[in-house]
Amino acid sequence: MPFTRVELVVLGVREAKLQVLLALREREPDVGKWALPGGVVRIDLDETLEDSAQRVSAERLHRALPNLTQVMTVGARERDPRSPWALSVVYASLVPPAFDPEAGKRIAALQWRAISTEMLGAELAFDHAELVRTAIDTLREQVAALRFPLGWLPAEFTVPELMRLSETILGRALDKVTFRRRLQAMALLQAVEGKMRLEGAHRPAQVFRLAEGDGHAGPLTV
Amino acid sequence: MPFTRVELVVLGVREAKLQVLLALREREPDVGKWALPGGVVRIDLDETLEDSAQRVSAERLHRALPNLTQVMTVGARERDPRSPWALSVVYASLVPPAFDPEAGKRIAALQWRAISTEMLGAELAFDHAELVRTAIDTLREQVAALRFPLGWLPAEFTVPELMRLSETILGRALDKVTFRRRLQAMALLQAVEGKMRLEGAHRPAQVFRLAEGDGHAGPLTV
DNA sequence: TCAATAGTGTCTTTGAGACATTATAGA
DNA sequence: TCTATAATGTCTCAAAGACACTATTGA
Repeated sequence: MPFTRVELVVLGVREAKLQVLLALREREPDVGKWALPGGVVRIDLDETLEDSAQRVSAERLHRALPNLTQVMTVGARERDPRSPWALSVVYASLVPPAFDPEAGKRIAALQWRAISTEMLGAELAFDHAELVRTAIDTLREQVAALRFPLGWLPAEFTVPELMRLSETILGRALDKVTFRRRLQAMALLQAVEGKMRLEGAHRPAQVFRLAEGDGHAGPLTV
Repeated sequence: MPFTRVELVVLGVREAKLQVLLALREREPDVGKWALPGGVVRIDLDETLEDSAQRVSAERLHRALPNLTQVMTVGARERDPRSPWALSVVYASLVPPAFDPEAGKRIAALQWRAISTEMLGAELAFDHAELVRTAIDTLREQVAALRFPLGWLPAEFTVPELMRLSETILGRALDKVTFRRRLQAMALLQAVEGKMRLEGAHRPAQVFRLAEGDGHAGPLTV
């Protein structure tokens, strides 16, 4: 049976940029290189694969991850020097701004790093650059379709806040009329009556929360 | 390390219905039940996960699968009675009408079965109904976006043929003007000059092949 | 000429983008 | 009053759907 791991692509928006959480490797192989936090699937400890991802997150980051999304699974000979044949299930999570993990087991340091072509070019250990790329594609598809990763959203937020976050993730400007129209059409939001948010010398914004029944369309039935 | 398998969701259009290829189990557990063909990942034989899927297909079906698409990975305790903890990577493939596999190793019989809510309800072994459902959702997304699984398409075909297949897969009628307009916009097809296909007492259809450069848009760059 | 399907023309509807306008706060 | 951002009105444009019409075959 292959050496089986989960790898975590923890994404967040910091300083108005989409960033990924990287771990400085403390052990061979690739000591001193930056890699995704990850760990081995423990069939004695984990009930499900997603539990593996959460346990690994607890060990490495001392945090639970909201809204885990399975991105892909890679498996091949000589992917990872620790084993002749390694399989990794990749999970992504978009975490809120306040998410500040502590470096845990086997990790010399943690660092948020802005996504860029150069950063993904050649710096990361193993095949992790490719995993990050795919995770971002998956996240962008979700955000473009207004299927926001729940659990990432704070309980209460304003439309401009949601739009700025979307713009950062998608890497392009959005039109506010269109954005509001689409939100309206999906009946995704519910205004918190009478509650406004002030953020400067200008008109305050209406505060919303997710609508009951979550508004997310289910998959097609057969 | 978990007991690691690949499961194959082989889909085809037969008798104008979307069907899935099921295998009658010859061994415990679930003898006599229908299940997806699948097999164990062999790190001594397989270079990559996709190679595992092709080897399993060769062993079980005596056929190679075109256009393998990874659908999802499931892993949990007590998913599969053969092992305390089982992980399965699910691959889907849409095969051409002429694809007629032979029952191979560990398989008493193979059968094409039309997709239906009842069929997916309770008949299949293990958690395979859920895997089929997800594979179909993935396939439908591809076809709805006109990202046809290549390799499934015969070298030459007509627009009405392509549209009928799409309708069968999506389970709904399509508008032919819209369908042609979208194909045109994607520059997906190339007419085979002067070649027509006759299929009855009516106007013959223009024969097409896939355009050079395949027309499929690449993923976003970071 | 008729039936059947391939292929096109075109009107309507819908959703997205662009851009102007109004609303509401603090300075 | 001025500036900044929230929120809305509305024009335009593009894609999709609806439906009629023409084209081409065999019977």
